[in-house]
Amino acid sequence: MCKISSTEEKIKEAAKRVFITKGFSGCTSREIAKEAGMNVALVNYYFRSKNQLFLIIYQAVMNDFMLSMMEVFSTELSLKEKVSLLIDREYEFLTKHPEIPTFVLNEMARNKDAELQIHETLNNFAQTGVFVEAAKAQMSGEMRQVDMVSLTMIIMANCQHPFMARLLTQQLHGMTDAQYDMQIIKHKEIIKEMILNYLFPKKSTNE
Amino acid sequence: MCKISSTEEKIKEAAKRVFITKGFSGCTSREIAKEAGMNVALVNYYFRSKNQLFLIIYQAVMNDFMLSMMEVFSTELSLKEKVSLLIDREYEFLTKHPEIPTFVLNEMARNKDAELQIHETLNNFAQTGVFVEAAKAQMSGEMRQVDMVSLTMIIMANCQHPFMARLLTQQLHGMTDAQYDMQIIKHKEIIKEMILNYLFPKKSTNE
DNA sequence: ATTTGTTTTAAACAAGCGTTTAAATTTGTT
DNA sequence: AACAAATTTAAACGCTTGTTTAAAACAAAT
Repeated sequence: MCKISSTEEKIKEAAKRVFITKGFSGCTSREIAKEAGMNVALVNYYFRSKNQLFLIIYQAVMNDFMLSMMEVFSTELSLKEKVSLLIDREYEFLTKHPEIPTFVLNEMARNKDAELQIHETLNNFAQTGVFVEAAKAQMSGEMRQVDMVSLTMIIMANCQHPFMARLLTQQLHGMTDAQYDMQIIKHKEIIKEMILNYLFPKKSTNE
Repeated sequence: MCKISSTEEKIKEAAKRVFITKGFSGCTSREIAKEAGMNVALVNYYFRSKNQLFLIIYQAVMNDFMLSMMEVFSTELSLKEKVSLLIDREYEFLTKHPEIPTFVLNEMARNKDAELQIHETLNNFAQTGVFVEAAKAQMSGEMRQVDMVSLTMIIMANCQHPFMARLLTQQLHGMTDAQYDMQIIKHKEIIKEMILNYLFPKKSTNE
C-alpha cells in the first residue's frame, strides 16, 4: 500500500517540473508520464485528468510563491529592515525557483479560474498588518509617501524581472550562464540600495 | 491581384493578435483562420505552415519591441534626459502593447531558434554609442558607477513588469481595470524619480 | 493456495491537430 | 467570350491529443 504515495508523488514531481518549464498548453499528458517514468494511464488513474493534476500543482506552486513574499512581514523588524530582508528572501527564493513568476503569470492569463486560488493567501497577507505599519511610518515621516501598490510593484519588479527576462538580457549583453549568475548577486545589492534610498531618503541639509 | 495583400494582411493581423495573447502552443491554425474570417487552408496557402507564419509575426513584434527601446539613444540629449525619455517611451509603447514583453520572453524560452533574430537589432543597439557615452559620464562623476547590464535591467524591470504582472497585482490589491490604468500613470513618475535619483544623486553637503 | 482488492499495463477511443489535396470560384488577359 | 492563372473552398490525410477500457500484474488476507 505504500506504493500509492510513491508513484503518486513521483507523478506530481514530474508534473511540476514539466508544467513549470513548458506551461499547461506547452506539454502533454504523455510527456509528464514519461518524465515520471510511467504509463500515461497512471496519470489519470491518480489525478482523473490533466487539468485536475495541473490545478493541484498550480495551487501548490502559487502558495510557495506567495508565502515566500509574505513570511518576512511577520517578523519583528523595522520597516526598513523588513524591505531589505524581503528583497533578500525574494532573491533567495527566485534563485532556487526562477521560472515560477513566469509560470504563475502565464497560467493566470490563460485560465480565469485562477482568481479563486489567490484569495486564500491574500487574507494572510492583509493579516500581517504591514499596510498599517507602513501607513504609520509614512505619518511619522520615517518613510516616503509612496502608496502601497507602487511599493509592491517596485519590489516585485526589481526582484522578479531579472529572473523572468534572463534569456533576453543574457543575449543582449552576450553573457554566459555563470556571468549572469554573478550579475544577479551584484544586482540584488544595487536594487536594494536604490529602493531603500528612495523609500528612506537621507534628509539633505540644504532643504 | 490586389486581393493578395488584402487577405494576406488580414491573416497576419489576426495571427498577431492570437499569437500574442495565447502564444504559439496556446492556439491553433483554425483559430487564427477563424479570427481572420477565413478558411484554414488559406493560412497555409499564404504562409506554408503555422510555424512559418509565427516566425514572421515574431520577428516583426521583436523588432518593434527592440526599436521602442533603442530610438531614444539616437537623440542629442544628455544622458539623464535620455534615461528619462526612455522611460516615457517605454511606458508609451507598453500602454499600447502590454502583452509584448511576456510574448517575447515566452517564445524565447520555448524556441531556441529565437537566438538568431535578436542579433540583427543588437548591432544597431551597439552602434548608438550609448555605452561609450555612459562610460564617459561615469568617468566625469556625472553618473553613478553602475555597470551597463544592471542599468539595463533596472530600466527594463520597472517599465515592463507592471504590465507583465498586471493580473496578479490587480487581484492582490483588488483593483479595477480603470484603477490600474491610473496607477500605471502614477507609477511611471515614481520609478522615474527613483531611478534618476539613484543614477544621478544630488551630492549631499555633509559628505 | 485462493481470493480479494489495488496497482500497472497495453490498447483503443473519439476529437482535434497541422497539413495537403483536388475541385470550385474568382480574377486578369487576350 | 474564352482561356489561363491565382485565389478560395470543402474534404480528407495521417498523427497526436486527452481519456477510457479491459486485461494483466501485484499485494494482502484468509
